[in-house]
Amino acid sequence: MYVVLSRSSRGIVALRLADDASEIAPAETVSEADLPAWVARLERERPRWVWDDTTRWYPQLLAAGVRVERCVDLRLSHALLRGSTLTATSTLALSPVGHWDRATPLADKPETHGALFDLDDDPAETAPTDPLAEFLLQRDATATAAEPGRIGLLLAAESAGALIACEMKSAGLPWHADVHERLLADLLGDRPRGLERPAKLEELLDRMRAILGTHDVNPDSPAELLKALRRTGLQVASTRSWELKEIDHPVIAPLLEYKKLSRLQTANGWNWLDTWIADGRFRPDYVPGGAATGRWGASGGGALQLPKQIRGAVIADPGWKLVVADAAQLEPRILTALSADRAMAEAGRGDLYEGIVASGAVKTRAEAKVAMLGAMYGATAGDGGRLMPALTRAFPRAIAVVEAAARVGERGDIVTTRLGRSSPLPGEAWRELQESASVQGASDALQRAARGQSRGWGRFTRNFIVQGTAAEWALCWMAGLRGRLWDLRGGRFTDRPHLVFFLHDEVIVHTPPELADEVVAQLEAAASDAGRLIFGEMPVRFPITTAVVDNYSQAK
DNA sequence: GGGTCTTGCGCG
DNA sequence: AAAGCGCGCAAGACCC
Repeated sequence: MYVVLSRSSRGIVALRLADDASEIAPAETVSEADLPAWVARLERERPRWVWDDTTRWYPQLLAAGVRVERCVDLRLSHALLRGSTLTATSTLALSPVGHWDRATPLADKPETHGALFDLDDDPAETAPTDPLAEFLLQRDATATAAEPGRIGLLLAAESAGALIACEMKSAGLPWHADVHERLLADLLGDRPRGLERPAKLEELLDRMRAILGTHDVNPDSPAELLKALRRTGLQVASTRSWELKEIDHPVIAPLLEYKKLSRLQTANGWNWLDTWIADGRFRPDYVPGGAATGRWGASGGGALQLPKQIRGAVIADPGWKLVVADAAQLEPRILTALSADRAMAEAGRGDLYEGIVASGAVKTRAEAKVAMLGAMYGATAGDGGRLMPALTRAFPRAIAVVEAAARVGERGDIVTTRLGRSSPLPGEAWRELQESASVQGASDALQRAARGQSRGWGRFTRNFIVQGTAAEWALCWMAGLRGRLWDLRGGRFTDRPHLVFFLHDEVIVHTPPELADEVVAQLEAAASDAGRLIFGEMPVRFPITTAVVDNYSQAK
């Protein structure tokens, strides 16, 4: 059963549909206040809730203690179906851009009344905002796809991700502000009063000034710092840390330390604590599908960039544990499965990089890693580029897949992940440059620029198929895990083991300690499920590493 | 004074 | 090991 929800001036309209989308009963109207109880009652029949945007419905349900098993997020699904090459000839994909094509969550838009059949403010918009009409269009697009199972799985996984994103924000990542403050004090010194620097930074700055023999240099200004370094006779093109590391000069050590600590202070210092931690929880907005490749984005507090330095402040509640799990060498394994490269699958029976060494392609594990990253990112120079021929000889099928994806991008075409997420087309400026460089008599400089731009888009599409399919694996892993965790015991959502963090190929589960071993088993089971769901019976393993810990910094 | 671009760096 | 992919954020630079 499906239940399509929409808001109207009279309240919430709920329409029950059978699995073939035929209407079961006339629409019902429910008040906002009654919605959570009404949803909880109907949830026993395990419907799939159909709504315009999960962020507009689910947070208030969670706040009322109501968790749902599954949904269709029409906005996210629409974006996938609109762009996918698997549904390119569908009515949905051929219809004009409209209400369902906005990139940002619909919640960002002020509430309109009579939303069921309302047209958007933009008079050019003719597509209906009616969720039932949109849902039927989406079903049609899926059913008429060449392989409905692929795109269907992707839509289900994306919608499950939308539920998980809301649940993780609702539960929050357990965060000890006092521990965080102690970490800051150890590294930076006491919290400064006004705008002055913390003691440790001031000390480092004094040392740098003494060495440089100047007082008027602002180390936080790259331009000023660059000038000061050049006055001292250092040949540098920028003030990037990796470039400074190559230089032998007494000012470099304190400067690099200053940069590191200054970064901590500005990105995750006291201001960050004041802004983002409340009630012992960090609650960023997770943005499913935030990156073109299908990876999630996040906003508020830089949730996907938590530096290792402060992960010790992520601490399980008293009487609880954190289970930290990550997929080992996920992207190369995804490439193995995408290409059905048996030699690489063989190398991946254990540690993939050791396996590549054992195959004889490269000499060391470090080389294997650089070579694989180079293959997936499109390295042209350095060790990554240098190792490519050997890697290509050992694993021709795998390398052929990424090379083919690069060629597609270089000519401005679209690539598609395993489940059907398609890459965007390059923009107008890209095409204009390609065209202007292809006319008779175009200058060498213009042709070089066009070639560089073309290769750049090729690197994007090369990586897109791997990163995007890895994101699909991660979504399937998490969606399966979510159901498995729910089944581990009864009670409210946050009384059971539950997800509290997700970072591309890594998750954190907050769990009562007596269930930690069971959580580990479910993490592993969900990982093998994900591989089978996406790739079928293929001899590619997706091992995960797990750690049961009290705080995040104890993992890895 | 405010808005946008650039630089640099954190994460995967 | 090298500077190849995807992001978000803060501060300074730059422009009006």
